[in-house]
Amino acid sequence: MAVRRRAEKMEENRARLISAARKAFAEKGYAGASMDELTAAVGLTRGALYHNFGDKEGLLAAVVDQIDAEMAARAQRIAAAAATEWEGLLAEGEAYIEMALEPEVQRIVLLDGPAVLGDPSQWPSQNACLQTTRRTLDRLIAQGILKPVDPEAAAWLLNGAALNAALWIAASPSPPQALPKAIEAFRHLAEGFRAEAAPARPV
Amino acid sequence: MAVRRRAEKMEENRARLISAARKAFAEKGYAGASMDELTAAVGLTRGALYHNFGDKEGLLAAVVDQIDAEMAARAQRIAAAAATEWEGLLAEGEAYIEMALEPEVQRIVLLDGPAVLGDPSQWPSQNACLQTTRRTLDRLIAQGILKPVDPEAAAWLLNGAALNAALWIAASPSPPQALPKAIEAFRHLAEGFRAEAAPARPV
DNA sequence: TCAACTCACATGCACTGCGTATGTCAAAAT
DNA sequence: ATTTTGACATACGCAGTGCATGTGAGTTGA
Repeated sequence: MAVRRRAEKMEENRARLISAARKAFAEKGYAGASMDELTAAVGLTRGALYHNFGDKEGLLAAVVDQIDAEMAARAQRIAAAAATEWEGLLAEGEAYIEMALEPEVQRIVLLDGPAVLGDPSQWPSQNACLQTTRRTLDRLIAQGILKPVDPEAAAWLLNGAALNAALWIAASPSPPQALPKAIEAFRHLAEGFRAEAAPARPV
Repeated sequence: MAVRRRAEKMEENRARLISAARKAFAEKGYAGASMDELTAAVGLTRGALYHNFGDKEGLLAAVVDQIDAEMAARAQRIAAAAATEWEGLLAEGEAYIEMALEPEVQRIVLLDGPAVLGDPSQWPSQNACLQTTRRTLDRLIAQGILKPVDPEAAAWLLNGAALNAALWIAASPSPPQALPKAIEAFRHLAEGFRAEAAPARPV
């Protein structure tokens, strides 16, 4: 047990670098984060970084991948806990809005990620969040609960709306008051996807 | 007329720098654009740039401001030409989707802009696009055509959905096929904001 | 009309930061 | 035990930003 395999140590170093990067990128932004500082913070040098991730961009990709996976897992749990699949979709969207309020998510995944790595759908991670939403939509459309829209397009629109809602909330003078407004508006929007005879009683 | 005032020349140089920046930022991205190259392309040096715009970020802000104003003006014209205010709102959203397909808009306003300048609502320009959408929503809500949602939140959600739709289209394997799907999904979504007894006939 | 001044812009420099080429040393392989 | 591998450190080159300083055309006042 005192024996440390090379592979073990390397994996731990990767994890430490990613962890440090999450903090640095969140606090100073991608461009403002220095690789020297970042690596030194965990007792390494840039050598380790370029060996493990290729370049600065590769490190960001790994960080985004990790956060994205965490978000998708959380959203999926929340959606699964809902009473109906339809409520699950709404809950999922609300969960994204709330998660996107965390500075780490907002700065890294919403702002710097797309700017540096380009379009999320082409990220190596394939964007777990979008996949999750898409599968939910697939099921709801198959059951006739939603109108037969293109599920991929719908997933993008919904996620885009949710994430932009978070940006609006974060920038608003009073986020705690803005959050419920955004969620209410989101529920109305989503209602637009529902198949014809939805009960029109207020949300 | 052959007399060139200093102020005239300076304004022209500002315009030339902004124009060159639009091209450079669109082609190479904000980070990849060199201020030396950019200024040399219009026969100036970095001195002119820092004198006029303060820093690289200031130049980007000026560029974003200009493009944003152009987009808002165009969207407003399109919305005004629609038969009804409701159709105007839809046309406005579709116009944003189409405009966001242009590389210049996508790269500069949607990707680099938010990442570098931070949240759009705090840009000096105050984001003319959002203001335009917001005013349209204000009118529609006042007329009872839309549900009484928070107009600011709704504007953000709609614009966010439209702009993300554009990112999806641009990344899709066949943009010409994706565009109508995105527009159809957008119309359905917007329907969710409509006051209760909307005619449920297909869009 | 001419001198003094202003200011838009150019020039040179200092600093920071990325990426790469090369070195090193412990762990695995034979 | 020797060789080899590979994870990481070190040193360097290069590019880019921003500032401090220079300069000359255009403007102003007498």
